[in-house]
Amino acid sequence: MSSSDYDVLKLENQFCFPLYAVSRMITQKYKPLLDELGITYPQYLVLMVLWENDGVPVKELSEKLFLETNTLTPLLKRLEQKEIISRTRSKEDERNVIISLTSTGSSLKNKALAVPNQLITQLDCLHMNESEIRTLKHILDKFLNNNK
Amino acid sequence: MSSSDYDVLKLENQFCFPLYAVSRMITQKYKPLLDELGITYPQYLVLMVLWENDGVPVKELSEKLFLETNTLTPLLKRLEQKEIISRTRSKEDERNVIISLTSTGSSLKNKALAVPNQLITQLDCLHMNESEIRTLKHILDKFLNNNK
DNA sequence: TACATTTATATCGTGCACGATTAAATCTTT
DNA sequence: AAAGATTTAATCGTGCACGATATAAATGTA
Repeated sequence: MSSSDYDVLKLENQFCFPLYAVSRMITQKYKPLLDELGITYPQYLVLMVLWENDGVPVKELSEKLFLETNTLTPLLKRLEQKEIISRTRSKEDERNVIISLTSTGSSLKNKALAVPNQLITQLDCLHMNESEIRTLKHILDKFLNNNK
Repeated sequence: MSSSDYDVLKLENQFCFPLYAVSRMITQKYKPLLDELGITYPQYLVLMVLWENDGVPVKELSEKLFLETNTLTPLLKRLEQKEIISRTRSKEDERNVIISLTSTGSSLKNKALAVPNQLITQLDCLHMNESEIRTLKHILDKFLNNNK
């Protein structure tokens, strides 16, 4: 066994790399499921926020999803073009753009109900067991909460 | 406490979302450190492979980093423009493009030595403790190994 | 030797991500 | 109420990601 100062630069010793790789891998598993709904994964995240609480300003989406407005604005325009959401300036404070579900967007929620279980099946194929997933989620959630 | 079928669609019940959000958050922590080297995070990953084993075909980078050639080809061209790597067709099998470090690319390794510790400081600021990081890494690595 | 198949990259198009900057509305302070 | 600061989105430019397709070299096979 050999070791050197350079070992810290080995891919296998990186912590962020598996996080980055697994994140992309799972997003790919979502793809065929979300294709059925005609949306992408980041768009799905936006809709999950709206399905829970409709009519929120871009700012709130930004805070909840940890995405900047320069990412959200074009994404929201694409959702608007698909007539899944609408964007309107708030009357009270014209700086705010309020994002609301259209009837199409609302009814997508029922189609989306199948997605979480389908994804679990996908993860199962990837040999992720439920206890490991819970552990990961617990640590990552704690981390996110510490930094919002 | 209330609960419904729709709870599976709440952001807080998603497993992939924190993975996705934390991954981006850490990549952002790398940014100022890698700016010093004039490279991006995905470019840093490529260089880590090369620093360990110089002169590899694109295919090998693709397998190790779980990135497709349509992502790697333009990224490698940018590294080539910065004269950090060179791209040459293999004589034995002209299908292979061999990626090699230039002297600039090799010497970047010494500058990069400081990065891992600087990042740990950043993560510390984000209240990630070492034991949690080890646990995350262990589970994610196992997952990656199961799927290569 | 032809011809199909496989393998390794490259190209194209779309959609994120995000730093930096801009613009407009609102708030604060005087 | 005017001047300056803050807040909220949008715009711009660059660099990933990745599905689909194309191309060229190598290999397999009849």
